[in-house]
Amino acid sequence: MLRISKLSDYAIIILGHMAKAPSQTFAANDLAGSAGIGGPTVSKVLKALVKAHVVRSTRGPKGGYQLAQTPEKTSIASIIAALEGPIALTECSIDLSHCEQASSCNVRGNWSVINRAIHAALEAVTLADMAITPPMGSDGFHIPVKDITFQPRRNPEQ
Amino acid sequence: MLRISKLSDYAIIILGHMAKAPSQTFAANDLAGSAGIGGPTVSKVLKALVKAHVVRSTRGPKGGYQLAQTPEKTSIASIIAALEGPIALTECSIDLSHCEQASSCNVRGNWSVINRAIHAALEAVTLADMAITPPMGSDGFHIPVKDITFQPRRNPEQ
DNA sequence: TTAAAGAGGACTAAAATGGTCCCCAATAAA
DNA sequence: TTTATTGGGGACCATTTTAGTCCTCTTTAA
Ligand code: SF4
Ligand code: SF4
Repeated sequence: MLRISKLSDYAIIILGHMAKAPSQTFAANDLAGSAGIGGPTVSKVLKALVKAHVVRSTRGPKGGYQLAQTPEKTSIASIIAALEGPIALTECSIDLSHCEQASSCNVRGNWSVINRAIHAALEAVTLADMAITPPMGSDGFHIPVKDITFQPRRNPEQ
Repeated sequence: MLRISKLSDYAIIILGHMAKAPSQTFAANDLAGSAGIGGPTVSKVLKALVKAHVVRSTRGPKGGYQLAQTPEKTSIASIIAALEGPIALTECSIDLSHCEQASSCNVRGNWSVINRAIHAALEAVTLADMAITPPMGSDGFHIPVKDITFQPRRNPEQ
């Protein structure tokens, strides 16, 4: 199904809450409450986000977590990468040596096109886009505030 | 890592071989040989591709598998969907009721933007693009023959 | 009639994932 | 200086998912 992991999903929900007060510091437990996710799990997610410099942390009483950047500068790609590592659909995109088929594989080179496309799509949407609640359409679905169009073109000059 | 499954990867490799003779019929075992993948596994992949109408099958002696469409008309999206089901990054994109957080989730609606972007990217690349062996660049990497550009724009008229 | 193919599905081992817990470090406030 | 509150790091385990194999049945050309 090409799914992101639950933890990545949680991360976006949690950051969505934080984005509503971008400079405020939140305790992990408070975030767990408002997101409806278990405390330990929220902690786990936030720890990963700290490592990836998506949020900053402060220890001690009155400590907590704070967005490291404005919501506009925090891409969905960076959030997913924080939880799941580099965004790459195939083994070889990370490290060729990990794939046993590599030597006989004849589609290897072409994956980079797709990888870059996916990455660009996830990079183009930011936390700010996710955090807003767009107007509800008549069909019960939110109307997206941002659309992404594609222009496949052959033999780019590069 | 946002990876596709190994079976999807195999599918693309196998179809890559078939794309070189789009109207030929291949026995599963022959494909296993040329792809360097185990016979039973290749069979499993091909069965899934038949169900999704990506390939056609013929039983009996001299039977085998054949592309259902030209490589140009076979999108990577359809191949991945054949092996992994609908392309959707989050639970709620498939069926809202599957997600426990749904009621308290405030980013739900915005995922559709990303989902459509990913789907469009995978739809834009075809088996024909994957099957070719592009010229090797001086840095040891193939030069992609197709590039996909993104144009995020706000508040589309829809 | 036979042999060569695929169809369908059960089954298992291994890997990934999600969730919890424990103990340590930092620090603000009493 | 002590204490209480917060995060850091990582181990741990149960569950789910994935990958791979195998068996039996159906189809069909020779
Ligand atoms: S080298 Fe080929 S088989 Fe291996 S991960 Fe890349 S595309 Fe897949
Ligand atoms: S409803 Fe929210 S929490 Fe549930 S899958 Fe969708 S985005 Fe994730």
